[in-house]
Amino acid sequence: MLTIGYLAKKTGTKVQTIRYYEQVGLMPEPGRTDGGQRRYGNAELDRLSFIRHTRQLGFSLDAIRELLDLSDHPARSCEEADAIARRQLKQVEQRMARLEVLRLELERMIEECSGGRAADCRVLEVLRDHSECLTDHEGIGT
Amino acid sequence: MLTIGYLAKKTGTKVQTIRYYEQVGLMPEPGRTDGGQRRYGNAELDRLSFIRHTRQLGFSLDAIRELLDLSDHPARSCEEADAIARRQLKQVEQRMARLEVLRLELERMIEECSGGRAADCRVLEVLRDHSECLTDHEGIGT
DNA sequence: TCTAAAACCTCGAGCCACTGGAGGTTCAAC
DNA sequence: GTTGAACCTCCAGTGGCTCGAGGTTTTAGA
Repeated sequence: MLTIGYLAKKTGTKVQTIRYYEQVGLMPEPGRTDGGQRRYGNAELDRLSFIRHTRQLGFSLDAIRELLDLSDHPARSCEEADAIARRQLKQVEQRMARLEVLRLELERMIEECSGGRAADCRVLEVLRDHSECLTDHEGIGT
Repeated sequence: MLTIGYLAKKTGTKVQTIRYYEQVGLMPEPGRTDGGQRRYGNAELDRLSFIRHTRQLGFSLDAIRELLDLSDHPARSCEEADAIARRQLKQVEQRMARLEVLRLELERMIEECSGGRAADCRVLEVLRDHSECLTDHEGIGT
């Protein structure tokens, strides 16, 4: 019988977050002691591990709910889970691409700023000027 | 004299978001028409561009406030802005590293899932099992 | 000059995924 | 029996928007 604090430490989750997951239906309502404290089994530890991993992978709680449903009802097709993973992979790749652009811009900013006054520093200009912007966002003509 | 809608389109921001920025003090209170509608100049367009770029770089609104302060008071040292940029670069690099781990895990998941039933699909197991986890989070022993 | 529709206004609530705190109870070790 | 850590509920707050209701202003065209 595992306490909520044990689950929290084991999975790197805050206690409040576990209760929050219970509240939004990601974690089941566990058994309680006579005094009313939650007690978990290994199945719940696994489930929480799964949720944390999946969160770390950048899945939304809704996506996780989908995956847990698949897991809870294994008769259904795996293709659905696969599709979710593919959707997420695409998003991860997009995020990485954007971050790479930003990383380059930050590096350039730091390089160009040699530590004078802000007035002479291009850090601010780089971010203000459209002409020097690496990302494109045209909008209205001109 | 630019309308809020023009600024929004030009910078890829929602109109409400611009008003929100005004509310939290990132954008100045602009002039108004007799009818009460906001009218901006090019300085405000630049400022909003700056905010949007900086947000895209992953800066928090608080960090942006710091940078705008530096920009508004150019007598102060650029080193502060440089320090902020360096802090952010570190964060961007950390985020990229984490995403890379996740990307690999997602790719492995998809590869290993050949489209059977969820019961046979390792997508869920990969995320549930600690033993197969690429990221480490030990916590309590055993 | 009138009208229609697009764009604007304020105010307030809602979103996600937690996080923190107040104020009180239970548990485990000594 | 007593301490102190861990637990409980409930509620409010976070960041950064986003949406909607219900109304007003602006602008283009007939």
